[in-house]
Amino acid sequence: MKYLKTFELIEAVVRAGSIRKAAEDTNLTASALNRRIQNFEQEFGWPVFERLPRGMRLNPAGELLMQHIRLQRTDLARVQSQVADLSGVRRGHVSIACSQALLPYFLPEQIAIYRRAHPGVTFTVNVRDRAQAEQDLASYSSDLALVFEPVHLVEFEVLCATPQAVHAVFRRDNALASKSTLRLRDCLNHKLVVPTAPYGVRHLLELGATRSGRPLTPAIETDSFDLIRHYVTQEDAIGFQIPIGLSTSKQDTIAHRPLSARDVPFGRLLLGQMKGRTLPVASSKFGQQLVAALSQYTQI
Amino acid sequence: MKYLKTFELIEAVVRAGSIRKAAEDTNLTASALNRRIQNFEQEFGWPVFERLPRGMRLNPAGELLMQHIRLQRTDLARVQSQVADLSGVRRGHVSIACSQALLPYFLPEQIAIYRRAHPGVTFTVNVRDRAQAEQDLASYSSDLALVFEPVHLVEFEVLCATPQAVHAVFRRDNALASKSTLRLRDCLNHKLVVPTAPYGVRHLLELGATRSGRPLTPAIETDSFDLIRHYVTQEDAIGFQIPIGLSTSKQDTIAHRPLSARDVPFGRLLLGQMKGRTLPVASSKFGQQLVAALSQYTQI
DNA sequence: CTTACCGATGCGTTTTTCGCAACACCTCAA
DNA sequence: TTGAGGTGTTGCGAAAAACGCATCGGTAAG
Repeated sequence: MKYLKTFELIEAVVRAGSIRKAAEDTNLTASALNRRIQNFEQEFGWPVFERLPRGMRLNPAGELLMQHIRLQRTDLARVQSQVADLSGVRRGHVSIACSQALLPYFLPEQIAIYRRAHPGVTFTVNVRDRAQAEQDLASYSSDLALVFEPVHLVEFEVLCATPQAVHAVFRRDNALASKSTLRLRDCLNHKLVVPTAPYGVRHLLELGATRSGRPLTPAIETDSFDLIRHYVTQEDAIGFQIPIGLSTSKQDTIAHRPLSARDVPFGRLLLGQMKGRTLPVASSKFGQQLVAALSQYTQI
Repeated sequence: MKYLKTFELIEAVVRAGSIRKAAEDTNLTASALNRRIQNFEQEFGWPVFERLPRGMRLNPAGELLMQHIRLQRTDLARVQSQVADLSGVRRGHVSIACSQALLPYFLPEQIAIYRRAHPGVTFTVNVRDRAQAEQDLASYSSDLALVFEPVHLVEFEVLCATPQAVHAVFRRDNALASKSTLRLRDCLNHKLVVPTAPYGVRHLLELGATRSGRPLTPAIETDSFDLIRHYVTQEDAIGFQIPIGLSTSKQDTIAHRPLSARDVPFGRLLLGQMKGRTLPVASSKFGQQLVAALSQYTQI
């Protein structure tokens, strides 16, 4: 889009930090770029950059302007997406920020289903913790976020909330596999592989441990859910994870069983978007598909 | 703003209905204007107008584009307003759609108060009925709406709701002036001057009349609140209006008394904005002032 | 059929933008 | 203190984009 070339140039200057560097990135001369910035500032009414000896930096007015630029661009994408939709061709792009737990099974399957129906739609999947995911929504760099609760941002509009019990994960030959539901006290005697503090599963486990009066003493802490799943095949340990990130296959070498709700409360898996924003058609439709899939998926 | 000149041209074509007419309005040649439209459509990816033998008309894609254009423009205004605010100069523009009742006393006073503090802020006041006011908000042609309930649009975000009893209006020498509160039956024997059907006051009166089992037989129906106020000075009749549109001066030639809530229910005066929209600073601040003024004004 | 109005297009002209070079300024290090 | 390397800024000629004029093809009403 040529008419918002000026905005792209401003963004390039913000990224590069100086006009001369941005000029190289944009295949322009520093003088031409400089003049466009100056002309824009005059039209806009106020300077947007502060001139430092080492380059350019946004001033407060520029920060406000950047919000406008991002909104303007995403809204244009929404319009083009809607137009593409009403002309019959479902094209577009979906960007989603999500927790690790969705990566192994849930999201790949859902994306594949969607793309079988609409091959023209492309996807961006960003692994983010909850705070980052919310920030992604606020800056319009992701359309949807799928994270474990709680969320803090008031701008987060919940599209769907699926209860998820914390599951214990262990080798199939472990004695615990004989039970259908586990008590927390059954697990605390084993070697434990748990997520690090920022994660919701860890938070729920700590809650349960405190309630039972016994401390949680993990053998391994990690921020990789993948490592949790795989480590229990190496040593006879117990990991913890939510079921949506676990295989339902009986043939698997690892088994998982839910922890009793009497010990560890349920968490909720939240699908959300930026409050009040109208999503592009592809993102909106994919969100609806996720809501449908998740409501079927109330697996506890 | 030069970089959105293309949008202005598109709007001009929409208004004029043909390129040649729009070319005159915009001081351009038909050929130049035509080429700009064609270039934009190519960049946008789809045609925006349908070419008719008698001119141009927006196609569905164009309608969607117009939403984007309006949003983009108002959001830019918001940013400029916020920038003006943080640079100390409170400038900007407030556009408000409101009911007739606010025109004689309330709004002039409130606007004058605001402009004494911020002379750089200009105002647009549009008289609208409720449906039109809601449409104004939705199309971003007004920032605020101040109307008598009920509202229907889900996009209407209520900032403030002030209860308002229906008041009877009559000449000061009328016998009814001796009472502090009137019953509906006291009024129905007189000649009545009432608003036409779309107005909230009429609706409340009809409710009360139906409840009392006596029909409402107006001598004069009008959509002008001004005429109601002035007519009762000519003939010994009773008009009806909400108190915010009436003078509180005791010297006035007309008097007004509230109808008992047992007969005619209260209505609510609603201050609202488009849901989820961040208003320009001036409009936001003026809205806050109105909320403060209205909450003091709970006059029944 | 004539007339009037519409959008589209080829072409020469005008306006805008760009690239080059030079300038003024600041920072850091020798 | 001085020079090297970085920055934004500006004058001027060249390149590119936008424009105006004249004209064409097509539809609709008188």
